[in-house]
Amino acid sequence: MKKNRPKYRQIIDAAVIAIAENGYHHAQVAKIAKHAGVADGTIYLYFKNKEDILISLFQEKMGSFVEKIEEKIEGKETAAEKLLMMIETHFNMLSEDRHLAIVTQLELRQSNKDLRHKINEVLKGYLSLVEKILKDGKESGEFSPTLDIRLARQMIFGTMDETVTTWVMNDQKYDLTALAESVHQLLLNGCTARS
Amino acid sequence: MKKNRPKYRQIIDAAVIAIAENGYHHAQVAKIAKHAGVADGTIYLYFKNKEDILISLFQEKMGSFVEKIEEKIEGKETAAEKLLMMIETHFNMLSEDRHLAIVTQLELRQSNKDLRHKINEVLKGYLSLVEKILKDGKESGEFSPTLDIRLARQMIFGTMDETVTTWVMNDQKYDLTALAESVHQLLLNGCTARS
Amino acid sequence: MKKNRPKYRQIIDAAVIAIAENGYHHAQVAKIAKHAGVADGTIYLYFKNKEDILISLFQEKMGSFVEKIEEKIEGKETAAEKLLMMIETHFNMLSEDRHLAIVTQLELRQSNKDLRHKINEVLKGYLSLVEKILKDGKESGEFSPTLDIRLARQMIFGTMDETVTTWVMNDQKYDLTALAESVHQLLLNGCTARS
Amino acid sequence: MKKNRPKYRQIIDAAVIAIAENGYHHAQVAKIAKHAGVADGTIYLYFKNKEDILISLFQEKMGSFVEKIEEKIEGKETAAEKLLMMIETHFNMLSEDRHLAIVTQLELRQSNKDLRHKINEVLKGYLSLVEKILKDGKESGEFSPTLDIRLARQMIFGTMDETVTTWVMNDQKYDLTALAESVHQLLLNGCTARS
DNA sequence: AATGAATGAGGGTTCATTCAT
DNA sequence: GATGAATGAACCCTCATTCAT
Repeated sequence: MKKNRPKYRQIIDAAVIAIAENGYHHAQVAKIAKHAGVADGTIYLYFKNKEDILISLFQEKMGSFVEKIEEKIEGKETAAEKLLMMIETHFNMLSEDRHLAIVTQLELRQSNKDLRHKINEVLKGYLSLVEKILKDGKESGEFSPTLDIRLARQMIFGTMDETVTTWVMNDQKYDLTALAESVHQLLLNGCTARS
Repeated sequence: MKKNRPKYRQIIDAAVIAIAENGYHHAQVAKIAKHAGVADGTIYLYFKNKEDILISLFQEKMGSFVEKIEEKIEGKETAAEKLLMMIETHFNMLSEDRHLAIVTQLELRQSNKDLRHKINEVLKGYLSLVEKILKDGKESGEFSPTLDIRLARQMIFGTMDETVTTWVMNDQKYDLTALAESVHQLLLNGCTARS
Repeated sequence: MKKNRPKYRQIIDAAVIAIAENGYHHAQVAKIAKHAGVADGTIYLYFKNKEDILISLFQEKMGSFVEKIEEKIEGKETAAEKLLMMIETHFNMLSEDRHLAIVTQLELRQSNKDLRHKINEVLKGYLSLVEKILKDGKESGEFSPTLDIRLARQMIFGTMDETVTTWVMNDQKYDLTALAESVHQLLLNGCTARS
Repeated sequence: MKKNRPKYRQIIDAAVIAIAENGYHHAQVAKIAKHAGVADGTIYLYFKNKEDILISLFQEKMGSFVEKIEEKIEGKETAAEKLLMMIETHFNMLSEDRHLAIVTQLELRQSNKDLRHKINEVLKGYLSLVEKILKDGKESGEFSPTLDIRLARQMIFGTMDETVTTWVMNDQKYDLTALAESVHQLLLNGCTARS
């Protein structure tokens, strides 16, 4: 299996750095190859084409993203706690990998529609996770029984995304993780049933 | 003034269509010119370069966007009503111009970082409007006195954006405007003070 | 006659300045028109095309060049004196019109082969003048009876040209006219019969 | 080293032919590539851009030019003999490469001022060679002790250049090398001390 | 498996010239 | 005669991908 050979990850990590440093459109395959310490042609032994690098990049990174979050929220009792943990973990992981944050929030969005549809496929795993939390909260009575799961998911995801993007566009110069609790409060308010 | 001559708008409208149909990266200047019914060179009598078309496009469309919303919410009393009207108008305007929706939600985001920073400048007008509503609501007591205006604005904007993008990615096959009220309710919940 | 209307010369003088300031390839017709204070289209009422401006420019300037030199050498007795006067006048006229010097020595040579052939046609008047002096000197016994008129003309013209070009390439920062006498002495040596 | 790979010279030789045949401004990179039997993009593996081809062309050709002349005059005793050998070799080498003659005398002069300044840098090697001969001749007493080296160099260079250019403009239809001796006599006269 | 030299398609922009007013 | 808005042909260079070694 190609994915288990060391060069596979080398190339993906090189791609993250190359894109973060040069921008999506200036991250030529040659530059990625140089960063990875392999020849240009070697890239094509591991990936079908350039797009495939990006999709794989997203899959790998988002995969571990979701796994990590799932781990973290496992022990939590309430939906509210799970939501908080998700937001905190999400913010925290991107805070700790500046390059990845730039790539996911800014650069990868410059890809064309096709690629973005594929990226969305990958995102579905994350979205399901969010919807799972919402469903749990609804069932437990924490959230409003009339809560529209899809809309709420869009609110949660859209808010987190906008918050992270704003932070990246401001050159990551403030503490993103510190915002987690406030964002959580806002979103919780949105989902909670009124007395 | 160039902006008042008919070809200026012709070209911008042609750009919207060309980008929506072909995607940002395949909307060649030649295609835009053909759509506008002018020669390639004519484009450069009205715009400095291709990027300038896109920035102008965004300014023109977003400008009338904000104006329209301002008009609409003028008569409204409460912040909640203003918020609802804003969401409805936002959703409605994009519903009525399918091409523009594709361009703003998908294609224009493929532009490079520089262009996106310029687009963000234009967006600030809209963001101010949102913050104005939030401030009003806070002062009138409708919203929580501890509401973080910036975070709330990111929630509102992020949620609307995510909702519209999801709709566009689903080929605009359901009624976006119909979602306005539910989205409003969610966001209002998020902002409102608890008893 | 077009050549007698004021705009004809206006445009030619504008061309000299535009070319000297911007270089041959950046002296667009539009720039020449602006310098001349006329509309782009007006140029084409006086000249067939851009090349025609340049040929006419050369004809006008070189014409008065040759006339002036002819006047100056008329009173001179010996071929040597005529040669000196020619060199002095040549150097002096280009010293006094910095723009024209740049245009004739550097910029106009960037024209294509066709244009240069036409320019050469114009130059023939000057070359005849040189050959006339040489013939006179040969007949009077000042110059060697075996002197090859054509080669001697090429030496004289080539030397003057190289001297002026070197001066222009050095930003005209020394006194060109002061070199006339030394150049004259060199060339005279070349042409004079040995005892 | 790129300069030693065969395609480097292939491309330069192709450029000489393409420029001689089509003129400087119509010698598109595509045409040069076709002549060289390589793909357009290959050009850019060996040269930074089109201008770089031209500068390299001049350097290569002028370099071997100067080397050849240096070799040839090495054995010569007197400055007069060296001068003759230089003129003969200069005329002969351009006679034997019709394309190169067209390119150096006509086409390359159409380049812009920047390129011409770079070409002049390359020419300095040749000019030094001429000045060396002049200095030797002055010291040995062959040339006038009052000879202005720079002016004499301009005469020699200007005369040779004008002679070759006239020959090229006349479609190389007479024997250039046959003129060497007469030109030499003229120039020698110019430099020699009078009794 | 790995290399890296070679490929060649594709597009933004300039500017001489025209022509309706 | 004069205008100047409009035209559209022409070209350098980049970079993802291939394939002989």
